[in-house]
This record gives sequence, C-alpha cells and structure tokens, in this order.
Amino acid sequence: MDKRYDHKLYEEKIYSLWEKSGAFTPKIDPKKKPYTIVLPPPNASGRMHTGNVLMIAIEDLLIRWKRMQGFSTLWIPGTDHAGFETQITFERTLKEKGKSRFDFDRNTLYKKIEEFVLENKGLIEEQIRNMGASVDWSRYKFTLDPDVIETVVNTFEKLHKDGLVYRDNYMVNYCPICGTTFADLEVKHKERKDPLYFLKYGPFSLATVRPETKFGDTAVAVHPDDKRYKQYIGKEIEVEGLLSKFKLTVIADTFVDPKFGTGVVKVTPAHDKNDYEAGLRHNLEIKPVIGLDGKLNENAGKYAGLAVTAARKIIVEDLRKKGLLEKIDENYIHTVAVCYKGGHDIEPTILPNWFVKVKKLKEPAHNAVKEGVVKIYPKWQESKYHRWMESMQDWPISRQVVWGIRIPAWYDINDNKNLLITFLNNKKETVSGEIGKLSEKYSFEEIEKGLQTLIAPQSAKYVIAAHKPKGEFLQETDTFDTWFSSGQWPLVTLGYPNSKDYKYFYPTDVLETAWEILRLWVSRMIMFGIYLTGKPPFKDVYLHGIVRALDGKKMSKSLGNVINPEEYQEEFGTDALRMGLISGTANGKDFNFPRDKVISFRNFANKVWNIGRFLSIVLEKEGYKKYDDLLSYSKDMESKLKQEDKDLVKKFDQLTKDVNTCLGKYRFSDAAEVIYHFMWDDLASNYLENNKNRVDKDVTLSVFRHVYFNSLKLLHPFMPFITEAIWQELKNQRKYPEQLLISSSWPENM
RNA sequence: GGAGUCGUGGCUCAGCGGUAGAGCGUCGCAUUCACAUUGCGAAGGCCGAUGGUUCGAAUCCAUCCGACUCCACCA
Repeated sequence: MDKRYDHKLYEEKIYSLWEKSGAFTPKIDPKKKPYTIVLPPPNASGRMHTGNVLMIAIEDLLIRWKRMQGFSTLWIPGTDHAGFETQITFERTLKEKGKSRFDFDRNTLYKKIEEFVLENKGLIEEQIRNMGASVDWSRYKFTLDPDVIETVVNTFEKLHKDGLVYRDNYMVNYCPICGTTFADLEVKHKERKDPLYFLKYGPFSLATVRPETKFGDTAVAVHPDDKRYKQYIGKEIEVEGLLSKFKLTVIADTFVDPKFGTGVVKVTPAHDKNDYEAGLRHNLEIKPVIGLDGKLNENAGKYAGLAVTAARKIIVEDLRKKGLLEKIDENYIHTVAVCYKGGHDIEPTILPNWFVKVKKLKEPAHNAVKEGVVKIYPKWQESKYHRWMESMQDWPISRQVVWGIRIPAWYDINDNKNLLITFLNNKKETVSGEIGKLSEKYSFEEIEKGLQTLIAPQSAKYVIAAHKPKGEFLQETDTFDTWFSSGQWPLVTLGYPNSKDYKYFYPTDVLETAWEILRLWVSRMIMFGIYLTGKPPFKDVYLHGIVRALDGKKMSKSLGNVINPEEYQEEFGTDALRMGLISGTANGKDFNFPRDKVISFRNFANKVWNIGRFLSIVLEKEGYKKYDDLLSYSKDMESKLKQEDKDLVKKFDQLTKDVNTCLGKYRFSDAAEVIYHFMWDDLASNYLENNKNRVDKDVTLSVFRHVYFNSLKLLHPFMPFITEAIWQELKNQRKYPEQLLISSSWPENM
C-alpha cells in the first residue's frame, strides 16, 4: 500500500468492480424485505449542481447501509426532461444561430430539443457514476420514455373519467406582439416611469396607469379597515363612464394598500393578476377588453379595434373632455412585466387551460401526513406541507411549451370552426387565424404538419384519447406541467400497475429531496400515489437543505459564486466531497458549502488508509500472511483479552448502535462524527499507540484487525471508494477474500 | 407585503432546560515511528440585544436588531 491514499488510482476501477458484481441490481426475493429509493431525477438541461451531489451522497448512504443489513435494495436512477427550463436553455442556443422557436413547426422543434437533451443526459449519467452511486442502471428511466408517457396519459384519462379534469380560464403571461404565452420564468420585471392617472369614479377618486382597461372593471376595492370608505363596502356605486353610466360593487380586500394613491382600486379581473385573484375570492365577473391581437375588443364599444397604447391616449383625452380626469402624476415609477424575447409589455390575459380538481386528491394526501402514514423529516418542515395542503387550489396542468408530454385531447376541426391556430405553411410562412377560414385555403394535412400552437375557446368540443381518432382532429398543443408527470415518478419507475417490481417494491421507503420542492413535487406524488394505488408512494420523506455558496448566499450565475462540485471531487476525492457535504447538513437546514469539512475528510480518508497500511505492515512483519495465520477474533477469546481490548470492543459495539440510531433518524452528520472520532481517536490515537509493543501480539492484532474491518463496514456507506479500496488491498487478511465490501454484511452488535 | 430558517470562539457549524463542543484556522514544540493529508500542547466564547418564565436558560416565551431564502409584487 502506498504512503498516501490517491483517490484517482481507485475510484473508476472500484465502480466498475461493483457494477460487474451485480450488487446494484436486487433480487426479488419474497423472503427478504425490500428497501427502495427512487432517485429524484436531475434535470437533463445541464450538469448536476451541488444540491444533486448532496442528494446522491445521502441516498447512496441509505441504500448501502440497508443493502449491508440484508435488505433487497433498489435505487432507481433517472433524468427529467424539465419542460420549461430545458426549452429556454435550448432556445438560447437557437438564438446564437439567429433563430427562434417560431421558425419551426411543433414536431420539428420537439425533435431538435430531444437531440439537445440526449447529449446532456449522458453527462449526468456519468456524473452519477463518478459519485459512486449504487443505482440499478438496468432500471434507468427518462421522464419522456414511451412507457412513462403511456402511464401519464392513462392517469389523465382516468382523472377525466372520474370527472376531475376541466377546462377553465386562467391568467397567463401573454405577449400580444409575439402571439404567445410566457412562463413566469420568462417574464422580466423592468422599472419604468409612466403617467399615473387619477380618475373620477362615482363618489371616489382613484389612481391607475391603465385607464384603457376601465371597460373591464367589474368592481371597486378598498381596504376593509379603511375608515374613509367603510360606509361604501358591499354597496353598489354608479359611475359615469365614456360609453355610458355603469354600476359597480365596492368590495373590501386586504390586497388594497390604503396608503397608495387614494386607497381605492378599480378591479379588472381579466387583465391583472392581483385583480384576477381578488376576483376569484369575491366571485367577480371576468370581462376581457383586450384580445389576443393586443387590440381592444367589443367590450370597449367605440374604442374597439384600437391597440392598447393608441387607445390609452384617446381615452385619456376623452376622459379629460368629460371632466373625469382629475390629475396626472407624470413621475410615477413602477415595475412592469415584459417578455424576455422582445421586451414587449406582457398583457396578463385569461386563456382556457386544463385543470385538475384537487379536493378529492389532496384530502387523503393531507391526512396521510397528519396521521403519520407518511412521516416528514425534519419534523419542522411538516407545517409547510400542511399550510400548502390547506391553501391548495385547483391545479392548472397545461403549459404552452413544446417540450413535454402533449395533452391527449383532440379537437375535430369541423366541430370547432373557431379554433385559433398558428402554423407554418408549406412555404414556411407563419399563418394564424380561425381554423374555419384557414381550412378553406389550406389542406388539413398542411395545417397539421406545420402546426405551432392552437387555442381552443372554452366551449370547444374535445375527445380524450391516447391516439388520434379517425377524422380531421388536431391534438391540443399544450403539454402537461412537468410536475404532473413527475408526480407519478414512483409509479412509472416501478412499472405500475402490473409489473413484478411494482408489486414487490411499492410503496418505496424514503423520498429524499430538497425542501424547495416539497410543494411542487412531494405533495403531488403523495396525491397521485394514493389516488391510483390507495397507498402513499413512500413511508418517509427526508428533506435536505440547500447548499449555498461560500459567501452564504444562494449560488447563482449572476453572482458568480457557483461552486462546481467536480473541482472538489477532483482535488480531494469523491469520498471527501460526499462526507463533507453530508456532515454539513445536520438537520436539513440550509448550509454554506463546507469547504473545510471536505478537506478534513480528505485528511480522515488518509488516516483510515494508513491504519490499514500499518496493519498490513505489522501482520507481514510478524509472519501473519493470511487470515488463518492469525488467531481469529471470537467470543471465546474473552479470557485472553486485556482491559484495553475489552474497552475497544465495547466502544465499537456502542458505535454500531449509535450509527444505526442516527441513520434511522436521518441524522447523517451525527453518524459521520461518531465514526470519525472512533476511528481517529479511539482506534488510531489510543488503542494503536498504546498497544504497539505488547507481548501478546496475536491477541492485540486479532482484536485490532477485527475492529478495523468492522469499522470499515460502518464507514463504507459514507465513504464507499476508500473503504472498498482498503478492503481489496487487505484481501488476504479476510476470511472471505473474494467478497466485496459493498456486498458484505453490516456489523451485528457484539 | 406574506412566510420560513438562522444569529454560539478568527471562519464554517453542532448542542436546544442542569458545570460551553467539533472541524478548519492561529501560536508553540516534535520528526528518518502507518500517516506532515502527522503527533503533542496552547491560546481563543459573558452562546445577537433587551425583557420575561424557571431553583436553574445558549437552550422556552415576547419584543427588537441583523443575515439568508422562498412567495407575492403594488393599482
């Protein structure tokens, strides 16, 4: 053995040793208990980040521990297509080539993104390997694998049959100039100076930047505690308008800031997110005044057909003439939402979206945690779950992205003449409009082939089917929210509903992930799990903290503080990185990247290595070349043992108990610490130093060898590479030289 | 604006009702000993502030100050 442990010489070889041995793939054995973890799939849009690395370290630790304890352990790897995020990343590469998503029809774009993702997927798989993850590669899944899509589509069909799916208006970020919707992620907030108009509104005066939305007002709101307006709450007021007099109800809502402007707000549910939500709370009518073309619609009377900015000027002028404009604040600075693509103003608009009724799904999911059928660790995260469950509204599951699983709804174009479509014709020109008119000019085939987007009015007739029905049907162009499909991840990875895997391994044991996605992901998995199988998909949820940068802030490209875990892996070894990260997160709280700890565990690795080196040198020197040459440790040696031998064995016994207890409670860093101190202080500094010159060499070496090998077992789930490396180096000193440490059995209490 | 987490030695953190702990760093000493990715030793903290509960508080409660994070972003 070399003087120092060099991780670069061992890690790759050892991983392939494990993989070839078949240790990663469990046997379905009814006599054994299963222990299952499904890896939260990293996004295939880029390399893994530090958080993913921590996740792998923790899950591999649990899996190796249980595997050594004799469970039939399964850890399923996978990657996620990550809808929006991937599509945005891909579009950046398109932009570099001077192109955009609008240059392609839907199917072509999908294929291009798919090629892009295939490259990234490979990178992530390699990283998972480099981390030493003992995942079962034979069960690897990607969220867009055909069988995954099939299950997700089936679930949607079932939801539909059960009456839990509906279409309804939903507020989206719509850009009238680009003619498409944008995700919140794609919307930029810009500070800008705009005139703030003070309008006379019946008995009130109120401030607005957008007088042109006046025709969509369906209420006026004040703060419930505002004494000035208390008498009006719940009453109808009459307002002099540009078109005619109209009546509005005064509502009270805390979203109104009494200090802003006059403390009175006009409520336009169709074109403002805040107002939209207030509208839902107060059951207000939604009255759109701006169409998808960015022009005022028929609700604006004589102003119909004018574009928003042009309309504003004319309307302000007319208000002034009528004496309804009280004053203008020209220096008002506020933030406006603009689209990332062209910087155009976003027009919050309501469009029909697909929804899942959540009530029936969330109640059992809520109860499962309340009743402890699913336990959340650390406990203090549980309140977040309950608060979310209590406030959860119906779930909008449709996304206006190409990269995802397309919603299996079909529109017969002959029954839905008013479908709004955008497509590329055979000359690659963008054409948009109502299908009724367009199909007079273009064949169905040409439209279908070049289709980019389709917007069906809420009244549209549709069929839900996995495959295209006979006739002139166009499929919905919206895709499922990523969380709709990944919410079924434990089921799809196990081959629900009929596979052997599903029957044996479901429900899984623990779901380990970042607390950030408790709401987005964990809650959905519990909902779907119970809905489809009657059982929650896992028994425990362990939520780890977020790894922040060295400066204590969240890592971000713009701050330039992103830590590339691979640099640490390269310099200090995978084991040190894993152990450092694990001991950084004591109780699931966020923590700064523990650079010092990574270094300290690199040092520890070397210590562990040198204990082994010492052992092998001494055994060689004393002539104990093979396992059988030396007295092997056993219970009936008791009479020969000295007090220090007994103490060491006793301490090791306690260590085993402590490690089991800590791991059972997901207290990983506590477990790491006790092993660290046992091996360094008790075993190396004390026992080894104090017993170097004993006369009864056979006894002390026997005790030492025994305790050391068993310590390696306890350490293996934390630092798999170095422990296996030593295990192999000391082959001849083991009873079963061919056995790998990964497949060896966990120490029993002695 | 709403919510959450955290303020403990120079740094990063553990402890969460009963005499202040770890790693790293610092300082001093040691060295052909398995290991300098080492050994031995030392210095260094009225546990953010102020009140309260208690026989007793870093640990529980309240208020304040500060840091970080998520969500909603202003008519």
